[in-house]
Amino acid sequence: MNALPEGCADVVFADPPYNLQLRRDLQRPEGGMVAGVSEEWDLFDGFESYDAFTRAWLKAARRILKPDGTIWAIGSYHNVFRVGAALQDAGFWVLNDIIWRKCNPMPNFRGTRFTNAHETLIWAARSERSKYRFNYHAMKAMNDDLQMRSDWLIPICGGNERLKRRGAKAHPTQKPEALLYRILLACSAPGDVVVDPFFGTGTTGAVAKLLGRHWIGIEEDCVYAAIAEERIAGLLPLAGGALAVSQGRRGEARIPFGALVEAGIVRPGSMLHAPARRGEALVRADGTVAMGDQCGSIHQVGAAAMGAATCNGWTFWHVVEAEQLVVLDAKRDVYRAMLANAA
Amino acid sequence: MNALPEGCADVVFADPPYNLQLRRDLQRPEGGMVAGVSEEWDLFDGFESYDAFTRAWLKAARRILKPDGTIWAIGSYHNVFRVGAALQDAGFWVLNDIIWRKCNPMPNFRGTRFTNAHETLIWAARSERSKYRFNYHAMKAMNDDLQMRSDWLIPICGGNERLKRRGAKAHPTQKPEALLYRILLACSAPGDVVVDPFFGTGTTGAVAKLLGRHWIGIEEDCVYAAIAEERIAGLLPLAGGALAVSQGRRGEARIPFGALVEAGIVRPGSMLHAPARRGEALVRADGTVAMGDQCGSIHQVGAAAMGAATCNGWTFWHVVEAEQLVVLDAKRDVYRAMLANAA
DNA sequence: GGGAGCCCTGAATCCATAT
DNA sequence: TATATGGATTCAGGGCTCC
Repeated sequence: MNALPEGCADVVFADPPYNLQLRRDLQRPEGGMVAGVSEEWDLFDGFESYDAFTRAWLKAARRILKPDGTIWAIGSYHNVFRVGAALQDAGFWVLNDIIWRKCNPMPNFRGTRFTNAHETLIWAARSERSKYRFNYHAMKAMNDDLQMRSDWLIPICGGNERLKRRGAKAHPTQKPEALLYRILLACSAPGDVVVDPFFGTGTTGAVAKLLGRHWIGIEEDCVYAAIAEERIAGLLPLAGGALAVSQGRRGEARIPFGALVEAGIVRPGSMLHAPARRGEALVRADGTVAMGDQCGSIHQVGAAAMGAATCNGWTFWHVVEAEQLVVLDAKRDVYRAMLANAA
Repeated sequence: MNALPEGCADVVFADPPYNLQLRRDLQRPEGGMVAGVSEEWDLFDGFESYDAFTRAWLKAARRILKPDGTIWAIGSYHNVFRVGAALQDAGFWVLNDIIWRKCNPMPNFRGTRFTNAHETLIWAARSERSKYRFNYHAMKAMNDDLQMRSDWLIPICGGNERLKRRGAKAHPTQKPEALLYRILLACSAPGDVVVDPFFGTGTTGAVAKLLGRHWIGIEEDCVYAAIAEERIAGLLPLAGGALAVSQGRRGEARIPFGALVEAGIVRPGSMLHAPARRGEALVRADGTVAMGDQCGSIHQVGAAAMGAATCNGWTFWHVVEAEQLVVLDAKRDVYRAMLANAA
């Protein structure tokens, strides 16, 4: 990066090593092994060594950024606090932290933590005084005329998009093009220069070329670099007015019964009633219900009460309200309305 | 916090000041050329001062945590990188970063950035070696039998839940009870001690009391403290049965396979069958099994049959009953029921 | 051709206890 | 403290085969 001229970049996108610290191999419940990140480039002696590395590349990135340029950095809880703090210390001005929510993350196979279902991006201007570019209306249009939020739902990179070499993934941490697409559309213009100091297999370059942005990629691994060159060479940029976007919003959110309990709409300790006095069930703190020995979800216990294989607990169970039975599904509507309106 | 005894807390929940306004007020430039330098210096100084504050309360929190205790800290992009890095530097071991997604965030009125629609929580154990509590099954049950993810959709605190004083909100950053409900349900048990060093109007205490946890709140503002006391005094804890949450098998007594053989539930000389006809094994009198040359526990021989490093023999092997395959784990349940009836 | 079902895989700090 | 062993634990999506 130090070979580039000062102030040459409109945007820097950086996907640095995450400094993962895996203790041992991880086995899937069905017997297979998880292919983790064991590459040498992700090995550091400790936080001090990682921090020094981070400060060095941030300093170089800041030098090549135009005064009004912005930087993106992506990370996980292993490294993102170090990167974020170093970025602030270096004089960058944080504009947003963006959550990449994965709709299909790897589960937590051992049941020891919450499923790690997101990664964090930091978007920052070169300085507090930067007049940075934010294509507000493009983002709003892309989000069905609602302001684009700081949490983005995007699938992980797989299928045909995932680059392979001899049947195996070419790079352990290839990012989805949709992620870079939204980033470059948000904060750059056609003709801008985008620099990626951890180019890998070139997702940033591929999307930049597609969107008519110039790109510079830096990659020390020559195998990755060769794959990236080949990948990008085979692409054509979009024609002038073809930047069609508009991504529909997802369907109605699934509501777990536990969310109603948590929100106090159905209280733990209260009773659910089956129609025609066919039984009642105690609501427990975690959103399960208990009827005699039976204990489980509203659907499972409902099925047991009906003597059926399956049951829709939302329409089966009722709560008492003002001496009337009210079907649970009505309470779900209340919760949905709360999600939509409450303030 | 330093007045509390060492190792008294199972959980610490901390909602520290976010450092939002302070810097701007402190760094009015006096004039001319000095402004730029002065700003950068003040910027650095602002972070330094905030970091020192953060290190101090984290150190105090670590002292009062039990060795297996965990800490939660919540923040936004203004401060969370500082808090996260300081937390790691202090020896805490990050378990998850959790994204509180707000379904009703404040819009970005000037259209200059992405709508800031989330806050970040960090969940960390006191040390890497801590045997921390995570109520995996309760979280899974609460989420309709899917693993709880690291992104949580919860409304901001409003409506009747929002505490008011003379028509205005009593506290500028009151957290929703649903957030604390999920946190305390995830990582504590009834009777545990929860400490909140930035108690505010007492959301942590209110939910702790509801869920049958002991709580200690620290608040320097006596108006907030008075509001919190009044608020919590008016609450009733949930009754015992409602506090029960779903448990997994981890807590249950271990049953050796030999006990089933001994009890006649599985007969010596009978065969165990692997799924998809991947092999069968002979049950021997001492509770070991044999498959060809392989001989050992149900787990060891199962692993050999799978070609895997390890195997849960209880869920791998099946017995034939009425011309149906029945998983061995069901037989263990039969034995457990036998034990329970005998007692 | 279509649908059901099986297999594979993804940035993962992923066990507890007795000896 | 290191080693051995019991045994708990997974979601979504794409690609493929097979009927």
